[in-house]
Amino acid sequence: MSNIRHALTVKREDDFAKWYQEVISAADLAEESGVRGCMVIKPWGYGIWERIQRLMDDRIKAAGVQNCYFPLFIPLANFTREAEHVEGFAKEMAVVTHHRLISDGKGGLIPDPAAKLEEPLVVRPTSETIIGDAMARWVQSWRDLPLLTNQWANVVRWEMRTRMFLRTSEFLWQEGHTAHENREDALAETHRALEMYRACAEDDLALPVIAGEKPENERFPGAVETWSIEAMMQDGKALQAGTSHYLGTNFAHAAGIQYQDREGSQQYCHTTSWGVSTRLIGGVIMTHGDDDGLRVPPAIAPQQIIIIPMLREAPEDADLIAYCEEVRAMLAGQTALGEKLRVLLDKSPGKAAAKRWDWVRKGAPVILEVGPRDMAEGKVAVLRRDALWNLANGKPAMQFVPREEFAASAGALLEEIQRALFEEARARRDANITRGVTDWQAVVDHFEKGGKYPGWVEVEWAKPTGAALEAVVEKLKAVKLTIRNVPRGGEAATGTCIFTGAPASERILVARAY
RNA sequence: CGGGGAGUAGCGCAGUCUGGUAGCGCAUCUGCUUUGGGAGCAGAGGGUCGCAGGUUCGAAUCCUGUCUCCCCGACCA
Repeated sequence: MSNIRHALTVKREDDFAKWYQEVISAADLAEESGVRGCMVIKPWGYGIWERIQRLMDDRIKAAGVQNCYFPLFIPLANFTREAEHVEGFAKEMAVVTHHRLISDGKGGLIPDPAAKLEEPLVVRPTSETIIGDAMARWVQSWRDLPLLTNQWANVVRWEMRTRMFLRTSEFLWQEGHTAHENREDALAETHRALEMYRACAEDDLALPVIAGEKPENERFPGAVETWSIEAMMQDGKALQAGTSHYLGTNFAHAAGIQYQDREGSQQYCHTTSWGVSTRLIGGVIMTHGDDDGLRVPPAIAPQQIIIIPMLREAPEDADLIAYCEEVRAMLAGQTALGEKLRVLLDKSPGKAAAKRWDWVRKGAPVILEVGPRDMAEGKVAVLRRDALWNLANGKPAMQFVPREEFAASAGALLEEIQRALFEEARARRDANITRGVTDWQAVVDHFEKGGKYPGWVEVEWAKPTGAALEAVVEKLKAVKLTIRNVPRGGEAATGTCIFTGAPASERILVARAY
């Protein structure tokens, strides 16, 4: 076992943070840009994002939500209309104050004092306020509701500490914004979006998640309710992978989103917003990555099957490539997970072995190697990325199978890999949630002495509010813990609050988080 | 934003203390040999030493400023 020569230099168990960074560079997902907190997303990483976009966008549209595009710049005044919202975002906003540069006389450029904007423009950190303006124009009557919009966009939040994909100053996301007649309809939409995220995370990204409501202190600024899906990373930490907010009439009041109801009186809309971002890719890395690099679930892999001919810069190469083209043609008619297979014939120059390891690090689900002998025997050498090693001999677990046989089962193989990645992650997640802890000191001990990756703990609490909640948050913070959410559909509480001793009302998940 | 570390070839690093014209490994290119699984030997190419000032006959090296990254904190829908 220990004689395996892994494709990465850092192992997860040795330095998880360093491992994470090595996966990103070794899998060619993204790189530093030289701009504070911003990354360059490279073709393989962006290809994964495009797959996520495609699958999520299909789900969004299937719910009757229509895509729009709103401005990158938001007038500063928009933010002052909703008190909690501006307080939540004020500290991390990038602001445009000038529209022209002039020479500083020393060969450099400075903002032209004469070109100062009357009203500064904020680079959107989220778009509730400007989409609210549009909603106010678009909604007149109850017949205009529900108004269901979404946009795919970039947003900027000036975070103090950034990490590739997990927290970048600029990131890509989708933000759904909807307006409804009443609380019930808006809450239904909030939960529809949450369920959509759960399904996309689990079925497409193979990320097992727990959907639930955020406690009051973790709510989106300006929201009445915030719901999330939480995923467990391989180091046991939690990652908030998507959020869905019920905003009540807070933003409707701020932007004047009103409609005339069936009785002829003016009513404020109840609105929602929900989003997922490129952070999902960070979740995929930390859930499915291993000591050989990334493992991309087939549903979101830009290429699912890589065919690598063992070229020798000799005349026989042409025959080998022709053979590989035939294999590709045989796969062209196949489907997996409801879509045509995505197959790449990698004819790029270079040694086959080097190319194989590049694709292993990138995490292509299936790698086919085809040499002259395989061709003579009508076979292909199949390497499954999710089961890379033959533990008996420490070598890659290649299987030599007739090409017809492989082609006939390729779709099923990819579906099997998709399922296997999910099941592996789910089993790990379930094994690392500790339940039934009723004593606060036991929780502290669990995280302080419970090993390297303590995972999550489920406890019961009395859902304190105000100052009592603040005290709980401080208590948790002292041991670097956070409340993740109150799992949706969880069992009822039966005991006492672990923090206050009062009769408990809910079960919550407590964990360290990204 | 506070504390610590770092920035030298595509990647990983040495050289900086003690100033004297740029070095190693991997990768790349060429040639030969080899080749059913991450090849060997020989040779070659590639760097305004993060950026901007300053000190000096001379700066990767000393001084000042600044940008970016990493770690720990604070912050974080």
